[in-house]
Amino acid sequence: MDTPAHNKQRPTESELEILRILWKLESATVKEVHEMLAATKNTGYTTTLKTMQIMKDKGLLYRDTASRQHIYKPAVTQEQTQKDFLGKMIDGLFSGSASRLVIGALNNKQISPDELQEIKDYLEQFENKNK
Amino acid sequence: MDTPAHNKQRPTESELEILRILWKLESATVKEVHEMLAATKNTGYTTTLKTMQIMKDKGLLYRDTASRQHIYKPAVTQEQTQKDFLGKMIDGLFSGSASRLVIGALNNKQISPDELQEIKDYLEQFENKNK
DNA sequence: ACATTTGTACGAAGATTATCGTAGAAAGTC
DNA sequence: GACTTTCTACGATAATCTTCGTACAAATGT
Repeated sequence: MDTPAHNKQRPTESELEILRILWKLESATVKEVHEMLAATKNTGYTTTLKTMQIMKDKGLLYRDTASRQHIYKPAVTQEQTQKDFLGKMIDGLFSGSASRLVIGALNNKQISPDELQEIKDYLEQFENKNK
Repeated sequence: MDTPAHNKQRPTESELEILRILWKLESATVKEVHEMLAATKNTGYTTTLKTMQIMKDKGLLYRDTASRQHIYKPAVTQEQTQKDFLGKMIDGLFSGSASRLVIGALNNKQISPDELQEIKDYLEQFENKNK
C-alpha cells in the first residue's frame, strides 16, 4: 500500500466529487470511479486518473498497487472533511458562530418534518450529554 | 455609480475576506478596506485594489467614482452569500440533507448555552410558521 | 511652479486547478 | 507470436486566482 507523500490538505471541488464516490464505494479502481463520475459529468478517463493520482500524493487517498488495476481508498473520512469545511465556513462566513450557521441552514433548504424531528432529537441528546 | 459588468458569481477566498469587511463597514474606500485587511494579513495595497476592481467587474461590489477616492459597497448580501455556500455544501458534502449539516455543525464547534437556546427558539418559531 | 503624496489602471508573473493527449507497459485474444 | 485492449505515467495546456510592479493622473504642500 502506497503511503501518502505529503499529509493532508483540503480537497478541491473536483477532488470532493471523487471522494464522495469513494466514501460510498469504500474502495474502487479508477475505472469504477470514472464510470460513476461520467454518469453525471462529462469528463475524460485520464482526467479522473490524474486527479486520483494527485489526491494520493496529497494524502487524500490510499493506493494499493499490488495488482495492475490500482485500488484506491479514501484516506480521510467524510466526517473529518465535513468538519474541516464547516469550521472554515463558520469562521469565514458566520463570524465564528455555529448557531448562525445552523439557523442559516434551517432557513435555507427545504427541511422535511422527518429531518426536523431528527434535529430536535439530536438537540435533546446533545443537551443531556452536557449536563 | 458603476454598474457591474457581469452579474453574480461565487466569491473566492480572497474576495470573501474583502466582503466580510465591507459587510461590516457597509461602504468604504480601498484604503479603508486595505487597512483592515492588513491588520491580520500581510498583503500589498495594489493587491487589495485589484481584487476589489475584479469584484466590481464580477458584480460583487458597487463602485461610486464620483470622487477621486472610489467608494465601494457590497452588491451581494451576507445572507445570500451564506445561502449560496450552504447550498453548495449541503449538496456536495451532506448528500443534500440540511439536517445532517445542522447536526454536523452542532457536533463540530463549541456551542454555548446561549447559542443553543437561540437555536431552540428558532426551531420553535420555525415549526409554528409551518403550521 | 515644483516636488511629494495619494490614488487608480493595467499588465504580467506565479500558483493552483482542471483537463487531456500521447507514450508505453502489461494482459488478453486469435 | 502478433494484434488489440486495458492500464498507468507523465508532460503540456488552458483557466482561474493571487499578487505585485510600474505608469500615470490628481491633489497637496512648500
